Amino acid sequence: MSDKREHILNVAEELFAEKGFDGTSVRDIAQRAGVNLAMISYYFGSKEKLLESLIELRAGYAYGILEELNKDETLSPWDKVDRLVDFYVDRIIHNMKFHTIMWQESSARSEEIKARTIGIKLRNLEQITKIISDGQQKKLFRQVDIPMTVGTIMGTISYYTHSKAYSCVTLHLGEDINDEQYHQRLSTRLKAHLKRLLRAHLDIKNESGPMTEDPKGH
Amino acid sequence: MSDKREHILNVAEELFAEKGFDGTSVRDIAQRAGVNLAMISYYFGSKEKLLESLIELRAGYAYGILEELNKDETLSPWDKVDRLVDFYVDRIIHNMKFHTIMWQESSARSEEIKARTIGIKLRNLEQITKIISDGQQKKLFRQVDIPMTVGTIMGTISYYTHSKAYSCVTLHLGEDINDEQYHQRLSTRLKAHLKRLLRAHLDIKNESGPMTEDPKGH
DNA sequence: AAAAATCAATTAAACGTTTGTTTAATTCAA
DNA sequence: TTGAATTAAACAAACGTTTAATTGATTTTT
Repeated sequence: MSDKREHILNVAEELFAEKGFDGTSVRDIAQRAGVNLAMISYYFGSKEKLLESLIELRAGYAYGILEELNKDETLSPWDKVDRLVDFYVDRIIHNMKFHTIMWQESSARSEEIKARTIGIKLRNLEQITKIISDGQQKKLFRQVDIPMTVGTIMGTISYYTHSKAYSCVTLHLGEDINDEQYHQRLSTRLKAHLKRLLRAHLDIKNESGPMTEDPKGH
Repeated sequence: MSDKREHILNVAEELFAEKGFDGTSVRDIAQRAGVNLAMISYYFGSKEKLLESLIELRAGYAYGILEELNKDETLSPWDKVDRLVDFYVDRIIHNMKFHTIMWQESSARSEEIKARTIGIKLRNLEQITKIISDGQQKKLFRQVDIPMTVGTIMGTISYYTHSKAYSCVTLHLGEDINDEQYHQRLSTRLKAHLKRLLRAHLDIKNESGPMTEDPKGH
């Protein structure tokens, strides 16, 4: 792919994440990319196809890693869960802009793009399901609700990568912290929380609803 | 408030949730609401102020409930967590369209609206923090990361209320299930999962990272 | 009680911008 | 000399908003 084409895609990603797809004009993209307006139609055909090209570029790059992780027989299910958390937190934080776009657009855009984003989500679900159900078969994990657990992992990360302003206030970071530091701190905090959460949630030793006051539940 | 004004707000909420704020034109709203185009400027001043009116209408209706829950001395922290989950799941699912808008627009829109949505989130955080830290003081809950735990609750719900198509596939509901049944099933499943998750996550008896294979952690 | 005045509600039409896209001419390296 | 890359200009359509005229019920005046 030509340098210029890729540069346009990077700029578009930035703007879509900032202002949304509909909130970004083709002229915005052309101006920030420093190219002529007509070049965008020339390269991509249309604004919508530009977004599809961006999804194409970003989406299909990391599934090999998850599959490898799944096949690795030397790792225990607990190890795999920890690596899974590391993987998703790093992945989403590193591609925060793209992830913001996917999240924003999955509910609004064309059927073509909707189907793509759901497909991506389903592949994620599939891989994580394998890991958890493996741990269940080995009597290490409880019979938790797997799709909901996946929603918890992805939802927690998304909740905190969605709004830097909110994150900075609640995590007591300065509002004008630089992006690298912000990513680093958020990443550490998310990973620690999710690993601790999942250990408690999955561990078969915590079976039958441990209640300090009211052991039979409510 | 006049019937017509409220009707326009309902229609706008519907469209904003479907197509986003920027993806919805004032003419779209006027047409679906069956009113003249100029009435929207007449009632609200502008499209942006219409959104602010919508936030005004929907946002400030439920904080009394949370504060009451917090003050109730007869409930144990465990009871409060359960009620909290019921409350948020019901609230978000019942106002799914509005919540979708808040989520979409919090990262993109004007400073005015951004500040509003962050303010709402912070008030939520404040109330939940009280409940959890109360449980911690009473030695029932672990010293979990409270803001992250709040992110888990809200993020999990948001993840599943954001895309009906994805929810229907993963939860094995028919794609053309009616909205009421869809809400009911999703609600039940989310509540059960979150309560179970939080019991394991918060219970002080699960302290010190329970690991079946590797008790010292990784 | 009838007529006149008042004012909010409603309308069709038009406003000036901005939108995504296309055209037709030009540049520039192969 | 060929053909892709690049440009400025123009396109029609859609955008949010405003205008000026009209309706219709309520209030005031005669």
